[in-house]
Amino acid sequence: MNAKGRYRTKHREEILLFAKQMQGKHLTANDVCRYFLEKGEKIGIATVYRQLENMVEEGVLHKYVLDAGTPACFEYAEQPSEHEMCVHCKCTSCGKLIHLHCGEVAALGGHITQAHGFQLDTARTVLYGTCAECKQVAPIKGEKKDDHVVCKKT
Amino acid sequence: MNAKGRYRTKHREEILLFAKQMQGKHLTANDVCRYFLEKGEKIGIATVYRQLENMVEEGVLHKYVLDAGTPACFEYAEQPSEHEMCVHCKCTSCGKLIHLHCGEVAALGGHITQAHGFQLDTARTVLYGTCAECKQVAPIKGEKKDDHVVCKKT
DNA sequence: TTGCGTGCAAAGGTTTTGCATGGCA
DNA sequence: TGCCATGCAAAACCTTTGCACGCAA
Repeated sequence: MNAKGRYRTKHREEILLFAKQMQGKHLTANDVCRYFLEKGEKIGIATVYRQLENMVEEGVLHKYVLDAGTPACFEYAEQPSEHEMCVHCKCTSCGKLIHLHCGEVAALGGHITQAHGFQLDTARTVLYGTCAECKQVAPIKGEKKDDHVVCKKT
Repeated sequence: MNAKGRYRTKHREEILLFAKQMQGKHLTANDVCRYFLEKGEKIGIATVYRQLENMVEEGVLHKYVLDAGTPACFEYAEQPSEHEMCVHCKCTSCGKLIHLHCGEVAALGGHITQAHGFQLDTARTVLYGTCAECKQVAPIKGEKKDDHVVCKKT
């Protein structure tokens, strides 16, 4: 039993292993279920959600809500150095999720903390915008301002 | 009929008016319904969603998804100057949504665009973290790293 | 033996969709 | 007259919850 009064069960270990394997990528509750199925085992979706929630609470995983109606994304929590924090950028056009290791973001975090009293948690924050590729094939430029091609799950 | 081939209906006008009135605050689909009810009128929830979606597509409103299972927030789209863009900070502890007008954010946007090719859309981005007040009453400091008091809708 | 973990099914909430009707242009 | 907008109900979807049973410690 760990610090949080949690048992060390097979499911827990396997989900954690899977998350570690996928480090740098994000996974949904469904992905976990599929992973178990592909191994010939099976697991209830409720259990998956409960375990994922536990791990988020323990700081082992991070959770991102990208869009309404879209399943939440979980990701193994790396422990980045102060100087190179990890942020996520999501392209609103193609839906791509980009990992960014960028000192400037940490700098912004510092500024916001000092000037505005708000302590930024880069691990939970998703920056929205348009990725390089989508910018090139962007809709008719210089005509209307709403260049955010609304794109649902891809 | 406007540029997008949309009719100018009473509902549309009233929702837009309401959104303008609430400028700087955020509203949900339910808020809109309540607004109509309080005026003695009524409107179908489906209509509200359809209109809100239209307006987001047109760039008139912005949409934020703060948490899974939580209703999406819409907000009248101000047209901020380049130098003073508006970002939202959400406290993961108390759920408060803070508006920030901060040049540093614009600067970060510029950096990310140049260095990483990703064009940040501050209007759609929500920064997560801990607000000044919650930081003071924060859980046991310097013990465990998971100081993100998971707090559901308040 | 105690209490967390699990599975199943059901419920919860938000959002979308189908279809017939109403209203703008 | 042609389309878009609307209302209603039903559906879809992700997620949570209740309960009985299994399993770790």
